[in-house]
Amino acid sequence: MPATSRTTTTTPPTRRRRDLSLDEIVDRAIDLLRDGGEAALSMRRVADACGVTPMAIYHHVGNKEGLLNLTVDRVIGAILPDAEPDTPWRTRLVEFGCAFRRALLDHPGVGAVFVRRPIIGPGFARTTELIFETLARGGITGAAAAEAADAFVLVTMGSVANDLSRPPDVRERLLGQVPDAETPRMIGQIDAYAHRDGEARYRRALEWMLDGVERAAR
Amino acid sequence: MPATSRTTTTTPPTRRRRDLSLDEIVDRAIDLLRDGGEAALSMRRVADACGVTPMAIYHHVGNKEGLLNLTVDRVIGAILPDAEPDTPWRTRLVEFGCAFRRALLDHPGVGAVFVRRPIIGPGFARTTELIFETLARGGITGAAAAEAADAFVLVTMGSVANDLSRPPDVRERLLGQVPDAETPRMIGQIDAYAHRDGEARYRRALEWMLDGVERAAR
DNA sequence: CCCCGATCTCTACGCCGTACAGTTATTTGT
DNA sequence: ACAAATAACTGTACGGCGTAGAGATCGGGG
Repeated sequence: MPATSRTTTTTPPTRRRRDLSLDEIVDRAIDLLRDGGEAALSMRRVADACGVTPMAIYHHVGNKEGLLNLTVDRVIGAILPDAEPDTPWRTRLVEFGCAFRRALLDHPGVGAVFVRRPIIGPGFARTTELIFETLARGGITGAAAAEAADAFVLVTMGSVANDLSRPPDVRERLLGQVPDAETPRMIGQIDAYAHRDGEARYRRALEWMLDGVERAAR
Repeated sequence: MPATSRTTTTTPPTRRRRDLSLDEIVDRAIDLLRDGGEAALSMRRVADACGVTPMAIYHHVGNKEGLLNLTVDRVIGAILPDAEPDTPWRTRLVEFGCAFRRALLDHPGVGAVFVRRPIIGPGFARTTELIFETLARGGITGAAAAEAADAFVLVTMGSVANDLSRPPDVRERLLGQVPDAETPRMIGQIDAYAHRDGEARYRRALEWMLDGVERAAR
């Protein structure tokens, strides 16, 4: 059929869309990461979710690693601190840390990516600023602040990693790896150790750490 | 050539070997992980390194996840504590933690796998026992010991995750993500923050944490 | 009106994990 | 001693992956 009306805007066999945006791509990537974990995120699936060909994504992100960075950084940047200006600095830090922890753990895959490799974008930069600002409210500045920020990030990442590594059946899996006689103390502690309230563990560890921060800052 | 000497042990066109062992497979996997990071570990490459067909591996490990678990657990299990019986418990814990940290960070990929998902094998079980045993030397037992072990693991995993996320160029990458005016405090701290001695950071954080452990245990 | 650059599609390549079906070497039962 | 069972391995194939490269199609500026 070569000679019929060519002027009508009949949609050609493959539709074309001009409005695919980076934001939409990242949104769909977050969906996939939340619903199916890290393994569910593939360029082809993101493209499908956007109603687009896989290669279309590459006009907006470079490669998969770039998309992963954007995705995780956006989740991080979306975590908002308590806005009350007179919340004590320790409370503010602890609550922000808990929110951070929860945001990462609520998106299976996001946390896994975060603890594994450098995610440095605007979200992370702003988060770092927020930590220093909160420490400054407590009078912690200079070298002490860098040490405190280090410790805070370390404990928070550790908690995320720890919870990612602690499956519901830790107890059963820990027992039986080795003859019971070789791990008597572990067996005695197994119930306390397998306890699954990760946030309580995080709060306790963070409070201890902040005690150290305060003592070091005099 | 059907009628010639069949009794001689001439190797048939495709060699068959009866000596492929799980240990060899795991050894080769560790090599790949150390030399090329997590991305370098594929079933096909492990098979190549063993001089064997990819599918041969599956007679020993089930699937790739199983192989990864075995591999990481072996690295963990190979970390040996100070054998001196009269080393103070805190020193012993700190030194063991440093060895643990180093072992994971010296094998790019092993650490990345460890902080991301459950690795529970004999190596991990024995490590857990070792921690409880060392704490007991310091008189920390019962519920306090479970809390202390939690905190120790948390800080240690956090340090590994932290170092994996801190590329050589953190400084440059952190700056420029956001207008400088939005992150004045971060900019003031950037040199201290980008400092790269991960072990020093780990030791400081761990000491603070152990202070908390001791105070909590009275 | 035409051309240009941005945006998107199509096709293809090489790698991946692994299912399934042989093939052979060793062990076991008699 | 020999057949049958089993364990250890090979070969082939499938579907999915990231992405390179070469068009196609379109809005907008000369």
